[in-house]
Amino acid sequence: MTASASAAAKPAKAARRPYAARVPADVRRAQLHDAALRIIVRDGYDAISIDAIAREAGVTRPVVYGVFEDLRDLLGTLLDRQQERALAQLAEALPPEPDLSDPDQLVADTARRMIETVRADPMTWQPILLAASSMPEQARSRIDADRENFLTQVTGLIELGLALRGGPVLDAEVAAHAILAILEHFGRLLLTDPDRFETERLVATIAGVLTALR
Amino acid sequence: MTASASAAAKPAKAARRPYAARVPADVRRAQLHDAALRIIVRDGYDAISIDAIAREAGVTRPVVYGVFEDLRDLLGTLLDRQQERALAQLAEALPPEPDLSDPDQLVADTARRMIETVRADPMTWQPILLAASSMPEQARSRIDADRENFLTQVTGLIELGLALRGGPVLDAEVAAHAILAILEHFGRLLLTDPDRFETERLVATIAGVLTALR
DNA sequence: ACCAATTACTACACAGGTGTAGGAAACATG
DNA sequence: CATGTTTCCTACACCTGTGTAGTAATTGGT
Repeated sequence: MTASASAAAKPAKAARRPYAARVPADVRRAQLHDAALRIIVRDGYDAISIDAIAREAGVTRPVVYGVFEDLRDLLGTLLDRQQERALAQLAEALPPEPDLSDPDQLVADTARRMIETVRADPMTWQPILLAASSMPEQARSRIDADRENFLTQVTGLIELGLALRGGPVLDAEVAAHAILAILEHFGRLLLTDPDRFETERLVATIAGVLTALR
Repeated sequence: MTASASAAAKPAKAARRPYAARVPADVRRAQLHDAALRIIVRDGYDAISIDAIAREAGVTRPVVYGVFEDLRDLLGTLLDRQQERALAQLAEALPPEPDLSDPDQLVADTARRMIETVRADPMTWQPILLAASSMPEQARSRIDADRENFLTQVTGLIELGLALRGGPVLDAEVAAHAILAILEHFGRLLLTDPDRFETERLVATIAGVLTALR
């Protein structure tokens, strides 16, 4: 009451918000994608809203609507970007020309590269590995499709391995599910508690299981 | 406009809602718990709200507030109930006095009982196995604690198995994580697609992996 | 230094959820 | 059948998020 100056009625006038830096549309898109990803990683899928993203990026909602249709559009395009990144990283971790002469070494090396991949870019992998039912349907179906695809590849590799050793003493499809479950679980461990297990402990276990299955 | 009767202004008068059956408080609590569980199973954790639960149970919100503090209270007590059920079922599936003379058989039998357990009561297991980050913090931490506990038991069993076979050629803790990951993943498979894999295929794979690790 | 185009902000109407006060119906009991 | 108690409903005020119109600031080109 004792405070400031001239104006009679209005309480403080609600000082106009400082303008955020003016930025061309495509840069803004990337910024908003980044903001959304930070929210997902920090607070989970539930916390996403146009409002929250705008706040995180330091702008107002109309700015978001100027660049995206709606939340669905924003998340869809974010998924495109993250899917691309993830698949690229995965492709790099998988061996281009598997050296079948030493399967043990091959498995260990591949596992090691995958673990390092996740460690190196948690922002990309957390929304994929620590997601589940919460995430919007669009995300879930995309990730499921990629997972299914990867699963098929693994099944093929296992069948190949079994063939090299003789008759199929094991159910390749189920085994592939098991392997994938272990990989994903280890990925989650890396994300929630990176220091708990050293890479080599995880690698050794994966190698052990696969050796046993051969 | 051409329609009904006497009253001049009011459009249809919004006929009073028929009374839901009058029910004592403790029965209502159980009904609302059931309604909440149905919503979680059918639509996921995101879909829960006092409003949705009241609708699902065929009553109005004040009825819910008459019996629970708020959503946190409702979910917390629901968790108590479901946790109790799940742990009881799990205890029943685990062997009371493990017959160590035939470990292969023991593992297979235990795995089979666990699979049947999940098949028999999906309403209980789905919220536990298909949950992840979406669910409210209270739920996550409780389930995590139980999982951790179970993990410790499995680690102990593996160490026991390793000891019986001689030196520890394997990392028991990491192996326990791997086993648990497989179990949970198989549980999810059972819930999302019960007919895809027969029980014995899953049992055989689990037995195979564990045999290999022995 | 000005002007026009671009970009950001304020303010609004609307939708859906929370939590509560107060009235209305059903039920038990005499 | 009258009455008190329990249980349920309606109606409201409030909060948070959506999407849009209209206005104001910034900036690049001349």
